[in-house]
This record gives sequence, C-alpha cells and structure tokens, in this order.
Amino acid sequence: IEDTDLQRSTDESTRSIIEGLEWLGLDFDEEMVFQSANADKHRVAAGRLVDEGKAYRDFTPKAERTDANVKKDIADRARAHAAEGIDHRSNPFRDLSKEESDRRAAAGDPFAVRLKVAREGASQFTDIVYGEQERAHSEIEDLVLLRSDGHPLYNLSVVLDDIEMGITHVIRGQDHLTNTHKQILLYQAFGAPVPRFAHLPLILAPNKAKLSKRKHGEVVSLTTYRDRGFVPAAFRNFLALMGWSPPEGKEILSREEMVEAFSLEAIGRANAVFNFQENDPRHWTDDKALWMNAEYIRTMPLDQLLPMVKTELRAEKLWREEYDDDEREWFAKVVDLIRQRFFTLKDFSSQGRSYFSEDFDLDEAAVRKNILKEPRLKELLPQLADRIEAVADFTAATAEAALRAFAEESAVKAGLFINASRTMLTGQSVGPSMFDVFEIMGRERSAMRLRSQRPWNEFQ
RNA sequence: GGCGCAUUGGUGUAGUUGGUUAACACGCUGCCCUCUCAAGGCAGAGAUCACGGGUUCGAGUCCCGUAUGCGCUACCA
Repeated sequence: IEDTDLQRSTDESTRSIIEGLEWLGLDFDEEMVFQSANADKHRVAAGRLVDEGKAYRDFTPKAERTDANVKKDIADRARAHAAEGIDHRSNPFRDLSKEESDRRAAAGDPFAVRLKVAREGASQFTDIVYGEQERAHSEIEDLVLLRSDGHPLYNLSVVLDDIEMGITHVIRGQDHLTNTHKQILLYQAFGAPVPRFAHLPLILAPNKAKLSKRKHGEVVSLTTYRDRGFVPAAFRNFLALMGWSPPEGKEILSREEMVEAFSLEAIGRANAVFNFQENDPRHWTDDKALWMNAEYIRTMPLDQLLPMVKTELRAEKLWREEYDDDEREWFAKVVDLIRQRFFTLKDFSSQGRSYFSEDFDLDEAAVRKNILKEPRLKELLPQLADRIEAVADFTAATAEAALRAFAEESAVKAGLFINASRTMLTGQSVGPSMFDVFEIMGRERSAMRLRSQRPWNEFQ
C-alpha cells in the first residue's frame, strides 16, 4: 500500500482498495506491506546515500505549490528558464562541500535530500509491454528523496521496499513509465539488481480523459459494482479484457482459464476507453460489462449463484429462512427460471420481487395494455382463477390446458389470458413463459392473484 | 516549454517475419422462433486502418513529418 503521503492516503481509501480486490477474488499470498511503516528505514538509507556522495542536501527553501496549478507552474518555469538560457537542473547545493553541508545541517538549517543524477549518459530498460526504453540523464532532474521535514518520498520508498521484498517484476500503470528511469538510478545507487518492468495501458473515460474518482465518481470504484449487483467473476472477466486479449479469442474465461491464458506480452499499448453514459441509467456503465454480467448470471452454476441471490434478497428484506430449508428446491427453481433475462443481482429483488413477496408493484403501462384495454377481463379473470384452482395435478402443462380450454369457451384468444395473467401475477408485461410462472407460483397463489382487484383500484 | 507513449468500424480488441474481399466480441438494424421480453438461430449496416509524404511490384504492417490524446517533468503517488 503506497501511502507515503499520509495526508492523502486515508483509511477509507485503503479499505476501498482492499475490499475491491477481495471482491474480485484477487487474493494475495504474502503479508500486506504499508510503505509508511518503513519510513525510518527509508530515511536512514537516504542518509547513507548522502554520506556516500550519491545524494546531497538541498537547503533551498521549499516552494509552495497547490495541486491545482502544478502542471502550469512546471510549464511556466520551463519556458522562463529556456528564455533566460539557464539549465533548469542547476542547483547551488549540488556541489557544496561535505564540511559546509554537514555544518549547516548541524546548525539546524532545514534541507531536502536530492539524488545526484549524473550529467552525462542515459539509462535504459526493456519494458515487457512497451519495449526498449531509453532516457538521457540530462532529462532527469535531481529528484527529491526526503522532504525538508524528513519525510521519504514515493520514488525512494518503492525502490527500497521492493528491494527488501525481493520483487522481481514490477507491474503497474503506464503513468510510471518515465518515472522508471529515476527508480533504476536508485536501484543502482543502492547496488541492488533492477527488476523487470511491465507497464499497463490506462483506462480512459469516454471523452478520453484519464478516469478519476474525483471527476467520474462512483463508476470508477470497484465497490460500486459490488453494490449494484455485479457478479465478481463477471466484472473481473470484463476488466481483464481492457488492454489484454486472450490468444484463443475466447472472451469468457474462468479464473483458472485466465491464469492459463494470460501473458504480459499479450497486453496492448494503447489506452482503453471505458464506455459509459453518466446520465443514462440504462448505460450507467460499459454495455459490454453489463452484457458480461447477464451472461454470467444466466450461465454460471446455479449453486454458485444462489448464495448471491440470497444476499441480495436479504438486503432487501425479501429473504425467508424456508428458502434454505423446506422450500430450498422451489427457491432454486425460481432463480433458475428468472435469471434467464436478468442483468444484475439487483434484478432479483426488483423485477423478481413478485416471486418472493405479495408486496409488489403493478407496472402501469402493463396494466393498461394487458388488462384495462379489455373490459371483459374484469369478469373473466376471476372465472379463470376458478378454473386454475380446479386443476388437479398442477403443472405448467395442466395449467396451460385449463387456460386454453377456458379461452376457447369464452371465445377469446389465449394470448389475452396469458398476457393478462402475467401482469396479474408478476405486475409486469415481460417475463418467463407464463405457464412456467403458473407452476412456480403454485395453484393457490396464482388463483389469488388472478382475483385481485388491484388493476381497477389503482389505475381506474 | 522539454521528454516519453499511443492512434484499426460507436466501444473493447485480432491482424504472425509487408502479399488476395481487414477478423472477433459488445452495441445497432431486420428476419425466424414465440403468450410477452430475453436467450438462441439467420441475415445486415458500420473502418478511405488519425493525416501527409516516402521505401516497395505490393504497407494497417517499415521510415520520416504533422495532428490529436495521454503520461512524466512536484519537498504528489
């Protein structure tokens, strides 16, 4: 956990990272290391570099900058320096004698510690994703290792911790590609072997801006996907496809298959756009992510889905202990039936509500189209309820036979009864095959709902 | 301002060492199936491979330039 900047790194932010990884099923084998916990060691190491002459104390007073205008500041200063013909890297303290430096430090003058970057030469490395990288030392400023308050900075801390942990491969965002050269200089200063690097393309917002929590809100947070009904494996699968593609072209991959198929070499170099429309609830996140989630919901092993549905129903106070006990089989059948057209786990408690509770809404458009449009239904539906109730061995097939027979007697199309029944029983105009719904709802409940007066009471 | 990285249909990507009609997934359109909506099946629209030069018999693939986007250039990470 790279939390060297204690002001920005909050418990909240690290908890969100950890929860997100856990939810995705990305667990880890070793202990979690907090960079901030090793600050003392990092300070000592920087001091050693000063003693060896590889770093120096900079007594220049700290320049105050705000996050908002750093980029502009940097550009402005670079322009000014170029105009006046001064080397922006020049620093009067770089070549201060050791005695003078020690004397001022002992006198209590505040100082930052900077790495003394060679003026000549270049650093290079082979990135596993981006290939050969080279950067002249003249492009690298004498980076600050320790702030004047003694606080170690990120570039120093990562390198030191990675050396201590024996890290062999550093895999991170492309935003660190050019920083890597500085870190290599540090590995060399400490006489440690340089690890392999693999930089990953970034994920951009639809307007191609870098995706950030501040600008794009909850759509970037993993916990959002958990809370809005994503199956972890589905989102993990979708995410894996941003910037990487499986060699065989098969896109739906289990964790095991992904481990098998994955290689750093197959990662692309262009940033990926995460396609979502902030103000459209139907497209609140990437369409393909939504599709992938639906695909998982309808095809994953039922016994893996059931606990997720249980959690969802419980959160919405729709869960009954019988579903784990006497009605276990029934519950599994309902879920299997309705999951076919659901996109998120949330749908089980919203669109699927009528299967688990008598307290469900009637969709007004559905009621008008399927029930109120045909006035005779007010008379016929209760009669249909009688017929349904009279069915001896109640199944989808026998319910269908009864309904069709009554339709013929009443000289109406079966479709009229079917669509009306769907709305009476589920409140909706769409859903699974109606006879399966009858069977699932059962004889009593079906008859009772067919006799309901709600459509006329609520919409007339 | 300097340096770096990238650029294939709306989105995610595939396109081996340059070689026929640029492939797949999502999305979109139509048809079939059908009690509705999905799913599924079939068909289809959509890309002058950012632009301009060059090398070559031949370039999405190689070279140069331009543009655009992103990143770094911080006593942020």
